[in-house]
Amino acid sequence: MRVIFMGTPSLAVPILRAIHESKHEVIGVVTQPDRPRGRGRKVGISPIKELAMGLRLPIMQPETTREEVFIVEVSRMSPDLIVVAAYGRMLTGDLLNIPPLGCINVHASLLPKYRGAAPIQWAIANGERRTGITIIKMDEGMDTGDILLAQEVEIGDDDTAQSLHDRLAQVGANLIIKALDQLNRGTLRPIPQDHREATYAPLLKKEDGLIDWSQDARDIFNRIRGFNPWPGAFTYLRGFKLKIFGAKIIPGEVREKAGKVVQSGREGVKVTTGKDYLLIKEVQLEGRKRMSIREFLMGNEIPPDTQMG
RNA sequence: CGCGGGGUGGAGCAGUCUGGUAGCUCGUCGGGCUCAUAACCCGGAGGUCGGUGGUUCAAAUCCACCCCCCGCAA
Repeated sequence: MRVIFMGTPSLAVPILRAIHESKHEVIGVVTQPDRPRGRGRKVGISPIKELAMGLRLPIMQPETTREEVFIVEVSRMSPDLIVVAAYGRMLTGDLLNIPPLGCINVHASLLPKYRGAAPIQWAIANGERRTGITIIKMDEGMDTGDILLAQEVEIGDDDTAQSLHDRLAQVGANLIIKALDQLNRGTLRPIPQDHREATYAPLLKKEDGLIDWSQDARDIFNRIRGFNPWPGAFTYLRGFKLKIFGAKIIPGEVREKAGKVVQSGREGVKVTTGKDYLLIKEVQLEGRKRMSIREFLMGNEIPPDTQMG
């Protein structure tokens, strides 16, 4: 099949690579325009663009998918199918109607749960024990199309958004190949989503990472994992922003005010929460590098009674 | 030209304002103590102080430019 691939971040990379290495032909890659981002104002290139350049695939970067020239260009390429993976924008009807086999989307959750931009992070932050990859036939809604294939993935206690992301990307790569083959043979049966069951995973904002120490240690722990590595769950230490990347739940009855350091040592910094204690294991103070709490304590003090937040 | 913090033995930091023998915690190596230890005691090695140029009798420290890391903003 002649496939146009649309995607932007690293999650999409293994998926594009898999299609490229399959018997199907990637005739074009669409990704978000290069935009100034990060410190300085350097122009960033999306991971997908980087891969596409390496594979010498034709690249398109329309400002919006509504653009006349873009629609015309895609039509002229006459793709059988468009595969979308974390492209970053919704597709309009004009584009959806071009390929005879339609457009399919690889989404990193078990739809209809966690529709939206940050399904991996919110699944962990909300304490889910399982999530997955769903491949849907796209329509004009946000992740609302009929389900073609889905595969479940377990979430472990030591998973972070990063580790889960990597695993899901791999599962997505395998599943898209399966979907392409079955689509080719016409054996896929679309199943409508149960829209009443839908939940949403909005784009992460930095302030979503602010730790509320009055929550249970378990909830804080989940948020830390879900926001690792980006944008990072954080609190404040003596007025400075302190991101927390690693922690552990220490069961125990709490009597003191939430967010208070009760113990500080080699193993970590033990802090009170709404329920149980949280042992902080890995941190990053603003202006400093990310490091283990052990290293941090060699040059900084966090004595007992210190109030976080 | 976006704003701000930082780069000092292997790690994390102090010292920079007020130039003049480079310090602390840890690690590491050797020895000792101990049933034993991530504990304790004794001793040692290890640093062109991010780079380049300048000021000075003398620069980690003052000045200029550059590189890299981090927070904010986008």
